[in-house]
Amino acid sequence: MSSLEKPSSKARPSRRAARPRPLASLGSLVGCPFHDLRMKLFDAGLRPTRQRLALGWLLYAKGDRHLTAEKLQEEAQASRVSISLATIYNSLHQFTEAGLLREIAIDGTRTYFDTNVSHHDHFLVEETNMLIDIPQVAVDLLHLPEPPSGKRIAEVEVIVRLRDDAV
Amino acid sequence: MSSLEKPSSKARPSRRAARPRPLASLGSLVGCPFHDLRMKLFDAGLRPTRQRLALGWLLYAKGDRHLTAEKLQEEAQASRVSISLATIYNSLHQFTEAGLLREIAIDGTRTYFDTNVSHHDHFLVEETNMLIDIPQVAVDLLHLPEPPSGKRIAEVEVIVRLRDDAV
DNA sequence: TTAGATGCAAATGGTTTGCATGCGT
DNA sequence: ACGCATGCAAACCATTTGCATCTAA
Repeated sequence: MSSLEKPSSKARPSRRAARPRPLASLGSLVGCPFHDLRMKLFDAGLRPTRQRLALGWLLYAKGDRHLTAEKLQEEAQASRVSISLATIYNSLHQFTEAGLLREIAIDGTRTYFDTNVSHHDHFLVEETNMLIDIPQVAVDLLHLPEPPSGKRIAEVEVIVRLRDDAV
Repeated sequence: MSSLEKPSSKARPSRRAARPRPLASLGSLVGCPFHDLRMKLFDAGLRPTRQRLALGWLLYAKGDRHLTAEKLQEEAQASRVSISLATIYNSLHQFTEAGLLREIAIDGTRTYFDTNVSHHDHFLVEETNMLIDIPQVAVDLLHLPEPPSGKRIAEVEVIVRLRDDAV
């Protein structure tokens, strides 16, 4: 019975994203990480600017990660690269649109960006707000009811909240 | 590998909640809705103020609902009861602490409060941000991996995102 | 050269808080 | 009366945006 008018906050006009060309060769090629990164950006139609390269480097050089914009900025600063928060957000969203990142909204306030874009779910450690990938949940086993007519299931999100074991 | 320092925003000090007495007779008694509501509040250790009664009435008189604080305020105004947003939030959180509501964080910005506190999951209609209860998902069928040692699973959240069927 | 990218500061929008006043017991 | 409740306005905080300034191509 409840409803929300606003198509609202989800329709991000993606600010100044270049015509995101229909990403081509995002596949196999695993060679020089520098080259890979430039390639990713190129495929996404994003210019390889200093900032984007730095961010990409921070994001992908350390395996799968879950980062907030703020954390990313801290890391950038630690690497002696100063990037404005606005640009961080821009890049993060552009990367997301290009399929290089996955956005995860967890507890209402923070937005995480996951470098692992394959389908997987998460443990959320409530005490620390840390996210942990759940490798192969059998979400497929979920027997979901039919969606309302006219709608199709776009995605199934599973978040398993963890708390300290009351030993 | 990622981590977040802040124990952060989740530890709400519940502002001015009265000693939430360990709710007693929240059970069976289904009689006069007015009486029930006062009872709920009493069991929660909350004084039956005009505002809380009005909110409770709006919340529980129409079956299961998913509301945002803002929506609730609109409804209150439509019912000629003016309640400040601050009080709405206070009450919503107090109700939640008392187990009368369930808080649902969906897309990063909005917080919904669900009057159905039994375990169930949701469809989220992306176009309208409307939430729909999923009656009996067999979440139990999920074969989840062991949580990291020292942690226990506190809750499993399943949100099924729906999009317009591309007919 | 020029479309796109960046940075800063200001604006947003949901939510929370300080504090003086109101009200249920 | 006493102490929790309430309302208002200001504070917060993550995120977004306007605009002038750069920069990759």
